Amino acid sequence: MFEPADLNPEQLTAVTHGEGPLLIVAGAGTGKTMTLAARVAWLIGERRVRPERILLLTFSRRAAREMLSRAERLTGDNQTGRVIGGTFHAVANRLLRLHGRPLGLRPDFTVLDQADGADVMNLLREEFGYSARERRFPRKETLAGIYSRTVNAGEKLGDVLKTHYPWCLDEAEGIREIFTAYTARKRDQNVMDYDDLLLFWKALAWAPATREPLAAMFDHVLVDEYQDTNALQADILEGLRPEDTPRNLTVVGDDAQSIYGFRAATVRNILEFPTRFPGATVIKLEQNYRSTTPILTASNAVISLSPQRHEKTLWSARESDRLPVLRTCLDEAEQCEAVCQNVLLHREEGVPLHRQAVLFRAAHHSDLLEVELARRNIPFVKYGGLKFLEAGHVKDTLSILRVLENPFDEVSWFRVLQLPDGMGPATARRVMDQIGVRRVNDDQPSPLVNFLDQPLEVPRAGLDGVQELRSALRGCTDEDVLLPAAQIERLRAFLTPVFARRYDASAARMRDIEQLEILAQGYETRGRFLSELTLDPPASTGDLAGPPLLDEDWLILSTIHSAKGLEWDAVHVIHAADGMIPSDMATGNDEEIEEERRLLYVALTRARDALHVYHPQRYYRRPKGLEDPHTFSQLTRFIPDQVQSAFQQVSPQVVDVRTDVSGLSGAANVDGYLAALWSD
DNA sequence: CACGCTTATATTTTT
DNA sequence: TATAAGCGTG
Repeated sequence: MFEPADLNPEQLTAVTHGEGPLLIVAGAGTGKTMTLAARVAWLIGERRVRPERILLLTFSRRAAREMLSRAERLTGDNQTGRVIGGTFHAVANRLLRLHGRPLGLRPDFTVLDQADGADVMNLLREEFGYSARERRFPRKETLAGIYSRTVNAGEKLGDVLKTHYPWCLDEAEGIREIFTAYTARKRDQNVMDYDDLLLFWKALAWAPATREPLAAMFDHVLVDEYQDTNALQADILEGLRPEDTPRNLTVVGDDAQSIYGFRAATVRNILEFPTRFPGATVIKLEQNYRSTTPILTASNAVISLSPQRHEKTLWSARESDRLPVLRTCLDEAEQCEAVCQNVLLHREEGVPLHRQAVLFRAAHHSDLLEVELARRNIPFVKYGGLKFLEAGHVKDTLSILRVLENPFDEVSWFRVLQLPDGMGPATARRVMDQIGVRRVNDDQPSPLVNFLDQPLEVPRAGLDGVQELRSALRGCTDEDVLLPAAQIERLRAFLTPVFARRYDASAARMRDIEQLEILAQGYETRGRFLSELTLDPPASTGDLAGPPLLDEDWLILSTIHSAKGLEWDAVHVIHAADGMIPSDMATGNDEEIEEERRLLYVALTRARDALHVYHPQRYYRRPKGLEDPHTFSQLTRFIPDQVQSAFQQVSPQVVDVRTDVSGLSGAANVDGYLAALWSD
């Protein structure tokens, strides 16, 4: 039975809201996750809504799991497992495989991530001859970026170029040509990129033939982190909840925490919700249960300088006399030192490492710290910025699986065929022509079968290698190696010499492939494994290492983006310098700068009891010119003088470095030397 | 035409 | 710090 445990009046109103659209504007730390979980529990427990008729859209799969397990604790039975939950993309993937037929989709499409999409762009870029010209043409990543923004924001290509890519304006014609071909090529190859998943879901939700049955699938739709959805996603929701039905749609969000503008997310979705869904109930959650008053005061001070209106006043009942600390450091090395010291200090106070996090703007900002942590034997797990799937050797392996899964996948063939010794782009293209990878009609023989059985015209240099590739592929088509993990295992024999030839440190790369195999062990089918991997890539180094390899306690390192929705007892925000936050890459216009401000706000509001902000004054740069080996930095512009008073300020002059022996090495560090004798 | 070498370049955040 | 483009060699 549902018990409204510990809900405040506003939360209770939200949880027990009946029919019709509901917007919950929930500030940081106001119990948003709990409220949404309780609402799911209430719908199931009190309203007797069948779980499989509830759609819960979250920002990550991790968030969906977290919310459903909380709901489960509230309902006390295991019904919540049947709730349809996940990211927009993951749900689209599932729906389209089941119901995409009327749109002309085959259920066995493969999913391209952004890098894969860029590779297709690159193929076209070469085909159209844009790679060999006097004038430089946008690179594949840029093309993919332009494409995605155009589609997600639903803007005209010309406008997107003007506002976000002005330096590409001259090439608008070529870009248009490539985009047209890109779309056609994807359809021929039976592949979908991230944007297609949303586009086709929208089509499904609006097409006369499918609209009604699709809307009828769900009694309630709930969306978390609504401030980070884009125009396309809002359209999908509107399609799912047609006007003549009870528009049971609950969205939760906070305009002050919108940090995905670069992905075309727009706060307009929140602001316009009541217009789009007339009669919507709006509830504000303003009591922060997470942070102490001083931390909240500092966070509020930062966001209050935003020229945009965030009409909430967060307050907290958690009094404390501990101010957040603004620590000025001489340089990055001293910052590492200070972070380590503070982390250990908090641990002495009883805050375990995994209740502490170090947050930063860009994944590589923690590089130096990671070295220092390793040196001091402080275990950690890093979230965000993991480029596992983008590493060449992982892509090599996955392309083989993809060719097996979808023999019309051009990019994957192009990659696979260049793996053997003596095979380059030109021969790969010729072989692709020979086996008929380009689809011209619907009942074309499988290029994979052709590759395995037909005699091929390949220069002598590549013959042996191609033969090995053939047997490797054939080895994976046997009946007894249907499981994806088993296929990877078989491929290892083929890949080992390939990697040895192509990469340095090939042993480490082979270990990654073993990790990939372990990852694959959870999946019954290859298709499932491949699509889940692109839609929910490993989020942390920990996901790859697997729990058994970790110590019992570990510190969290995370990009601010990946820290969204999470909280820790002690939070360390590093690199609070202009150029880092805001990132130099994101100071082009006011909109971008404001997003960076909200990013800092998100970082600060992750903290429950202790907050440290670090600002290194000096950065050593790689010799750009030959002269200046270092640059001085300014404290982030988001903490100007009037905000600094919310912090306790610590500067390097206050600490006499000379009395601190921990930084010394060799004979001078007597205590360190002695400590090393006891440990281990 | 592949491959190994040198040089230029751009460098964030994520589904 | 990578990776991508450019160039000479076999």
